[in-house]
Amino acid sequence: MKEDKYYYCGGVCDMRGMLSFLILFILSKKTMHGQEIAEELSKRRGEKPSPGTIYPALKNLKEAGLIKEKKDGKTISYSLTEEGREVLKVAKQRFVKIFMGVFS
Amino acid sequence: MKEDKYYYCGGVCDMRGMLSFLILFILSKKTMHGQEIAEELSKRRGEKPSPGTIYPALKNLKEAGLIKEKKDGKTISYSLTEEGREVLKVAKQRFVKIFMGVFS
DNA sequence: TTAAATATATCGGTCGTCCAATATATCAAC
DNA sequence: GTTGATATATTGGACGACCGATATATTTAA
Repeated sequence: MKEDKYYYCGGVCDMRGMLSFLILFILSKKTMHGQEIAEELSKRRGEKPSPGTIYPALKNLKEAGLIKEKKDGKTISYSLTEEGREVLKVAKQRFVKIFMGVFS
Repeated sequence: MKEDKYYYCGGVCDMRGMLSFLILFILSKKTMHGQEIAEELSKRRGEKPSPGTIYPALKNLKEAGLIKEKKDGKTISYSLTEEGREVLKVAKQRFVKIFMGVFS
């Protein structure tokens, strides 16, 4: 886990980490595997992210201890850890504050 | 102006450009100079962005034709161009779609 | 049992975001 | 007019986000 608990969406003062934040949010609704996440991102953004986008992000989140894997054949199911849930909670509050007024 | 009109918040499929998007949004509410923008960002994010963050972003937005400057002594007032307003409109729609459900 | 499709994964390169440090220009105060 | 505060600006280094290409493993189809 990275030092800063509030790293995602973003750091203390950071616009970086929005993809990780979004993935965390998506996974909080439902356990998914990589391709399902890519599909959900595709619906939201209008274009499917390439493997080179999605898998490194999942790797980082896993190494940060925010998501966990469950392998089943060729697919790997991702879900939030307890820490991931806590981090997401704080990150959402940050997100709303930062983008206040944009979704009006 | 960059090729892709929908570049900010972000590109067609991009989480990069969130800072530029936020600056665009802030400037759409009120003409401000650099330090005022930094102050507003500070309120939202909890920490004041450094000059190395804010000024390159403003430079990019200007070069993209989305904001214009008006120099007055040591301060420079920034405001949206007509194109900036159009781009922001589309970007906001994109933003809401991408982050649907986060601000619930 | 090959072949094709699906899921996961890495690499190289580009760009946006970020800070700390540094630099320059303007303005106010005395 | 020097001093100090304020506003603008650049540089260097780090890292997240992104694609296209490529690679590997597993499953399904033929």
